[in-house]
Amino acid sequence: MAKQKKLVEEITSMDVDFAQWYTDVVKKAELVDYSGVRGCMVIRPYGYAIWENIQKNLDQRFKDTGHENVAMPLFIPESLLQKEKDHVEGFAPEVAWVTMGGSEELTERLCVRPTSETLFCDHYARVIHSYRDLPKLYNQWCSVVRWEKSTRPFLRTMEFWWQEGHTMHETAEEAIEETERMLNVYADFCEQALAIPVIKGQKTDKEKFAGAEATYTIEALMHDGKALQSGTSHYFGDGFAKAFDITFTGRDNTLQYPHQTSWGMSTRIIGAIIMTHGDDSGLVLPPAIAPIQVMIIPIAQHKPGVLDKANELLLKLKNICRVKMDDSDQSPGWKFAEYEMKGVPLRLEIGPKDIENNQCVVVRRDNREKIVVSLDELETRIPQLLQDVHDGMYQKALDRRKSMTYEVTGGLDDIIKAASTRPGFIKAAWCGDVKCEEQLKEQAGITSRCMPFDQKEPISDKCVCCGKEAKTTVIWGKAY
RNA sequence: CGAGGUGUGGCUCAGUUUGGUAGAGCGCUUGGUUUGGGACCAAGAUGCCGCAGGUUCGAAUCCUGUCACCUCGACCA
Repeated sequence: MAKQKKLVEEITSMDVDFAQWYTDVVKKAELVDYSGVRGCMVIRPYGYAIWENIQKNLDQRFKDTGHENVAMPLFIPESLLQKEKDHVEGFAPEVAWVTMGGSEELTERLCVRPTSETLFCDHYARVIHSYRDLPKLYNQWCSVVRWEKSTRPFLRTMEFWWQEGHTMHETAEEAIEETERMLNVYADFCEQALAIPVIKGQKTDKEKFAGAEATYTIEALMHDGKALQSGTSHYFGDGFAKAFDITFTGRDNTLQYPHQTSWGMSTRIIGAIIMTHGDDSGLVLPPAIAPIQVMIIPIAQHKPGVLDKANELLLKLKNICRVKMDDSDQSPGWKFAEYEMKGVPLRLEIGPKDIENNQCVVVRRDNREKIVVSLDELETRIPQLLQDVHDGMYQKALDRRKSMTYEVTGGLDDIIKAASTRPGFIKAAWCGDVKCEEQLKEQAGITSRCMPFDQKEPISDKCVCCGKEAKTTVIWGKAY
């Protein structure tokens, strides 16, 4: 594809410096501001509006699959966090502790939640008594804190916003089904609402969540060839239930442990949107979550009739999409660049020439195509064009992922060379030994992203690292 | 957290080597002319030089600490 002309000089080109491009976009599009606390971000109105739209869309999907929202405490007593061994080992290095209440030292220190499994378990132990109490399908929207060593807006912040679903089931089968169901909810959301193609798969033991029996993931590929885990779903078995003494009387009148899941998606997904769809002119937002879907820009707005017409279109479109009009006295060129930077999917230009011809000019953000639309057809064309933008964005992201996904069938030297020369997803066979994962990380700088559900034909019968018999195909890559 | 780099009006930076009256462009405000890809003219406002200590008659400049951002590692959603 021909390279798009760069119209926004303030944004560093992504080919020159991808990390700087990311920072520029986040700041120029007014998504976040830095705060006085290390690693904590201020999400500004435009950025928060994106998050609200994500919440709205996802929350409906959770409700549609039978879940209820709750609110859990912010603090976790140390003794509660300690109850599940793997879990505490996984999170202990990055929790923040509260040791003082006012001027009094606390007898037991409280951790600021890094995730709420323990809180949900503590509650479930008190409210689950019978199989009639199951399943419990809870979700909460909240922020959590992890004491990260290096941070970047959206991608890794010390405090981040997310939802965490926590469910309890009568049987393992039901819980596993739930784990998969929610992974599919995330995958559908990414593809249908965010226009981000994802690969569904399972994490290796090395990469799975602390305390989980199985972790499922959706992995997306960013513009620079790095992977971003965009949502996860965990199956816990009855490990936490045993640790927290959660029991219920079953249908056969025996005491049993319920089976548990948890699943989450965070503000990090906004980073995925930026790095999947963005270009050198700034953000490109998927219509489903764009705070403004259509921006009306009057041309020669001082001329009689132009603003009246623009207002008329604004009123007309208000019923069918999120639309705004910019009648400030900035030049049209300035407005074009501004709303491209902010990723508004459609720009609608209306000027004297258009009014004369009963038309307007609509410009797509994703490919900059200019489309002349009759004003009589506006209300049917705009929803179609929004859908076209979504489809175009999805296809473009999918094509790029395809061109950056490749197989390595040889041995260690081949994958080391591939990892250093071709960014992207590397498909290669693996024997299942964690030592091979460690070696690949050390020597090739890549980690296993997932074992994709879609295994199709085996790529090779030999592990790419050690040459022993391969058990599965793994997608490897560098990750955020 | 380790190695390296950068912090000067809102933004991009000059000035730091060799201590001596804080600068430019863009942006902002006001007025006017403009308006189909970041318009033009005129007049104005804006700074404890990231922050805290120290050295000095005197610090943007030298020293110490600290915070933030960028790059590469390690850790991680």
